[in-house]
Amino acid sequence: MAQSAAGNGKRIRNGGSHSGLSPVEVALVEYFVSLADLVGMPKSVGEIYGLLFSAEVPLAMDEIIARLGLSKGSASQGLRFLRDCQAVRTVYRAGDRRDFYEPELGLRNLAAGFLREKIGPRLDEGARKLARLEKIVAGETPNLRKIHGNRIDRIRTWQKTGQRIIPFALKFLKG
Amino acid sequence: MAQSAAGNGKRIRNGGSHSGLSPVEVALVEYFVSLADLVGMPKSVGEIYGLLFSAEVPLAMDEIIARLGLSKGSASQGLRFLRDCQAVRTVYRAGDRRDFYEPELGLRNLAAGFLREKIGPRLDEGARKLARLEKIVAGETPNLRKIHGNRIDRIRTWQKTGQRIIPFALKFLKG
DNA sequence: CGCAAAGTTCAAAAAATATTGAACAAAATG
DNA sequence: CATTTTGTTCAATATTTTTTGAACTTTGCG
Repeated sequence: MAQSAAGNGKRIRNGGSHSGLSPVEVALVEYFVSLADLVGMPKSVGEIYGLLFSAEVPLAMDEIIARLGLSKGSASQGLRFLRDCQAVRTVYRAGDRRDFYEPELGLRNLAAGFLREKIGPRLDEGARKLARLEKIVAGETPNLRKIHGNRIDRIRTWQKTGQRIIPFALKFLKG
Repeated sequence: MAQSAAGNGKRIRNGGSHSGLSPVEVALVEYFVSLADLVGMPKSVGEIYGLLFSAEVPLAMDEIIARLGLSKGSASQGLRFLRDCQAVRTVYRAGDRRDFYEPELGLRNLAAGFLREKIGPRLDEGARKLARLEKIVAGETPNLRKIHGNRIDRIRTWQKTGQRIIPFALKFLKG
């Protein structure tokens, strides 16, 4: 079985939730779990990425399930999300039907994927909401229109600044 | 009563959840609710900021409660958070014991407060976790230390980049 | 001081979110 | 093409987060 090839460090085999992980793996998984929480992703996504990050070789889904002790469903969904963000890549192994996963390590690529998948759609939704807002204001009396237009201009300025900052920040990452 | 002075636009008085708000106010509140959600804050915080943003005059907590239909508890906690972030300011009104609130409109200040209150503590926690991780790795055999040290260096690089990007981004906002 | 208005706190309830696992689908194997 | 392995989906469940509201504290006022 391929699993044994992935071993690094001595394992803990206790009744806890991270049984089968070495202390370093536990600490790395914890690190990424708190990072996942920071950016509003489920714990399981952080666990999976953390495990892949600490592994020396690509891992298959069933190995991830076994080592983290999570369900098939969570693993499948978590890996899908990470794939969508290009935070992990699949690696093919001759003579093994399973997909093996390895982590993307470049901060720029990680950030770009996250922005595209998680932030982008929200900004689009915000832009739509703003457009609707402008329509409502346009239908008001000139008096009210003046008052509300002011506030809406403010938001539009924010939106523009935000849009300018994102590609800029991405260029900054890695360089 | 001060409440009537805050009026702008015609009101909707239906059985819905935003009764007492004009269409523009409803749309603005919705906008900020989705923004709040994007940055991982409770809906009520978005509602409160949205209402203050759309109001022409500072509002007191009981007015906010009445117009948004939320509880004292939520209003109190939400306002506290917004105050902590300096996303709202209190304004004093002669002959009225209540605190009146007005929104901060500068994107830079809003972002700075949010980073300080919400992001900063998390980054500190991340730094502590990383330090713990380094300690664990330092206690390993030279062989393992080399393998794991590599991954940890990677995170440290990320952390440094992140720390550099924040003040930079803040300078970018408004200028 | 004693009272009333304003605001806070926090345990319990409600709402939102994540996880599970069994049923399902797809794909390789023999 | 039947079988087995791999992976997905989604309704039910568990967990976490948010909201509520009643009890409490604080503050200003006569």
